[in-house]
Amino acid sequence: MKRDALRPRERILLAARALFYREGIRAVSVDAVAAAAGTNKMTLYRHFASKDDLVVDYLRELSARSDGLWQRVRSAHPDDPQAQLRALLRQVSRFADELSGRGCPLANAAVELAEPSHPARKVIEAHKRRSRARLVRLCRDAGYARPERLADELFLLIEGARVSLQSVGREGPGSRLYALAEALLHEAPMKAARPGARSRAHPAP
Amino acid sequence: MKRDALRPRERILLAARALFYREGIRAVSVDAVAAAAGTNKMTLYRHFASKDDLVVDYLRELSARSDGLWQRVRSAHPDDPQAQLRALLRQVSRFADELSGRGCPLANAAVELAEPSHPARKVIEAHKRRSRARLVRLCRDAGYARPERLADELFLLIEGARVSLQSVGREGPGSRLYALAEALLHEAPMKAARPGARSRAHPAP
DNA sequence: GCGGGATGTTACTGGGGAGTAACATCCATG
DNA sequence: CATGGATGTTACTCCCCAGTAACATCCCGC
Repeated sequence: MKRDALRPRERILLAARALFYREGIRAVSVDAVAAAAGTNKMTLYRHFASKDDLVVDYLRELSARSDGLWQRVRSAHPDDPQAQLRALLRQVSRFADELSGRGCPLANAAVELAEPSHPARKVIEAHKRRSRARLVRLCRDAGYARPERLADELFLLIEGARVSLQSVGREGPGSRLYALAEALLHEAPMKAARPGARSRAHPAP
Repeated sequence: MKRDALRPRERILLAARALFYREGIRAVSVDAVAAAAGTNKMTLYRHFASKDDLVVDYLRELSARSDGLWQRVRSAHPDDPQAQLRALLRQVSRFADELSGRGCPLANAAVELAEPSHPARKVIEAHKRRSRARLVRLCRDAGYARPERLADELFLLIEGARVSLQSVGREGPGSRLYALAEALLHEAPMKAARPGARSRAHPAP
């Protein structure tokens, strides 16, 4: 069933991920994606009804990969939301710093596909909402006094770092994401300590 | 000399600003810009050597408008960097919240024009560097103990808010920019107080 | 009024990209 | 080995877009 270790559909999605991310969605033709996948346009259109369809699947896959990251972080530090939060920030900032500085592919897609009716928008919106909700929950579980506010700060810091890497590059504030986020965590007040919860700076009065 | 209150070049730049911002640069044809400007492609090409040229001028103009905002803020609160900082944040967050939620046009352009050699990249990079440097200076003048760190936090918060408005919309953390930034300012430690400088929370020990 | 520079109009070229049709080929399964 | 579904190949249509050419028109300053 698999001639080339991977079936065309998977190779196409792989190529789309590389090209759409690095060069932008509108800048990459369907032909280019098919060629990079070692196949051709015809086969591509047998698996995806249109370019928009391919884009939607490309974004869905990215969203799923992000889910996987969250899950790995969770299972790497079970019952330790503080460690989960740190690990997550470490991953995100490392990811943001290496991957050719092209920021978040979902956010980039939102910039490129401005039409409100574009099918990709639903995927992007759902993903970002979920990310934020997870962040809030994680901050709450980690025992912070104002989880929504802290989560929003972190969320904007992360989004800002990823987008600003594309304009100011590595020398800009984007590459300092982890240090900045860590400082915020360190200084954020915790909820009134319960037995078993480790207290931190600025304990509630 | 002016038939229509504005000469074609100005009308074209005006139309470009509206269209490129709202729909994206790659999504808008030169024809569409010319038509929206009440003129035609031929006249457009008599004023701009190419679409890339028009894009560069479009971005330059935006950068200049931003300079104007900084200047207005400065002269509205002379010798009061604290007030300048607040006014700036208020302007930016208000701007971010209304203008159709399409974020920062310079940052968007960086997403759309990924090729490192694109002439627009220089304009974008220079603009963002200048913005950050001005923020650092303003934070320093306002008497904060760690101006670079505070400025980077604010910078990423702003960039994050603008980009996230495009994916999560008004209900997301982007619309809370001013409150979040203000809280950061309120809690940031000041430098050792000099006579005349107003002391704030977390004074140096 | 008249000349000339700026602007408008039309039509064109060249190129590329989305999507499709018809046919050839492969290859696993029976 | 035969068959059928998946894949490859080629060539095509349609459309849009960047950029240009040639000519018509306007309108300001003289």
